[in-house]
Amino acid sequence: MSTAEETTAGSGGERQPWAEVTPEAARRLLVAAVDAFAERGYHATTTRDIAGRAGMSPAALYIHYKTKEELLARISRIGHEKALAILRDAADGEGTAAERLAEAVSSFVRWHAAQHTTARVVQYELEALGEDTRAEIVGLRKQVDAQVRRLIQEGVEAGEFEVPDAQGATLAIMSLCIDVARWFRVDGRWTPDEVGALYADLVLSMVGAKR
Amino acid sequence: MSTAEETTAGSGGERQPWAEVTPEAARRLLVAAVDAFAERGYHATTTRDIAGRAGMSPAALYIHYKTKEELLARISRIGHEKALAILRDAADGEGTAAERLAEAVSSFVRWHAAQHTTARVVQYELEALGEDTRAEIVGLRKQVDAQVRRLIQEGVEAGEFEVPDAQGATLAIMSLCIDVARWFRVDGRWTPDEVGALYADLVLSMVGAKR
DNA sequence: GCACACTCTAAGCGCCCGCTCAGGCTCCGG
DNA sequence: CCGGAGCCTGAGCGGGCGCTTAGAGTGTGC
Repeated sequence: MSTAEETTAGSGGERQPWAEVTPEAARRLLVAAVDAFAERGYHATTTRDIAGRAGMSPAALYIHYKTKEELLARISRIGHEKALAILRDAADGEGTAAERLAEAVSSFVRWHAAQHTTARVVQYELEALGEDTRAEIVGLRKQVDAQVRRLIQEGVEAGEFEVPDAQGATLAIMSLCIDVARWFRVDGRWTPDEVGALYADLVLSMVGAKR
Repeated sequence: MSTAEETTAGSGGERQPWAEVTPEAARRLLVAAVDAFAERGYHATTTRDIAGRAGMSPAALYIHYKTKEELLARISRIGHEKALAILRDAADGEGTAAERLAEAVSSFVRWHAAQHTTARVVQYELEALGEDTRAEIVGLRKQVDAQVRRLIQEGVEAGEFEVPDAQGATLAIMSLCIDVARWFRVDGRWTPDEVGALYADLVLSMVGAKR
């Protein structure tokens, strides 16, 4: 796992966000769908709108995807895998638990801010997925949660953190990070880097890290 | 403002949630709409579904509401006013800034957990509102934010809190509380009271309150 | 006892949805 | 030069959508 494409790191942007989607027309449709779903929501988006944004006729969509829902499924799957890779890289890195937690939170938040259109679809359109896909995605989300959970437990065991309820802290931290996708605006007060740094700091306070 | 109905306090539940909506048939429709919007989202909910849940024919809806959107508007307005009242009561209460912030967060979170169906519609279906209503609701949200912002500033001025970025902290706290509506499940690990207490504690850590 | 307002239903209008299908390009191996 | 695969379009299907309309049942004031 853990794709080899994010070596540039730095600000959470990816060099080639949907490079794994081919052919090019299928990628164009998928990118159009991400924009439309993020703007209006899955149910309020029409297949005609998606095809239009990609510069194609409505029928072209069905050459590359069986249904509108399959588009959402592919977006959700790729997005969750990306989110998991980001957290795993940080959690498996070097340094104290506090350093790794700070890195995990700041890079996870940077991604949610910089790719907030994608993240909005990935995090808030789960309910629109079919049963099978949803079950699969829920599995991925549990793995995502487990990374943060593990980091907190390591910190507690090492005596770096002071947390009365590890599961509650995990939940709150994930919730805080994910919700960035809802409120982040590109023309707002903060850059993705700034939000990442701010949030890493707040999270260290939440787990009572010695400073 | 600040309705006189929540004197029972305790667990964040209201005795008569939609008492201000009359006649009774209009209230039944509104409650049905809240359930449906929360379950499936505004755009995926049909007027036939709402009417059916309320035990009426599809046409009955249009006797009490001009459009489907007006239903959402009334839900959103009443919900935001309730949220504002909860925060204002806590912020205007007695005690240190830390005590009032803890009370504000725990009661705000209790409401988001106990009334999570309502809160989900109120917090996550803003984009479906028409332009005029949305502008009005955005105004209410600014007032909600201002309550928390004020509490944090008071705590900083009194030397109770240590916050590098007051606006950032306000945003993060609001985000944390609001997102409860997304993940809270009645059959989950926590009761509304427990989440309220947990979150009040975490928020006090975030603002560096002396303990 | 009757006119009227209020509340509701059965039926259905016009529209746009997700999706299909027959056919036409273009490119490539032989 | 031909045949077939891959990609795309125009036209349109069945159906469900938000909402309207005509009219029936019920309660109230006078």
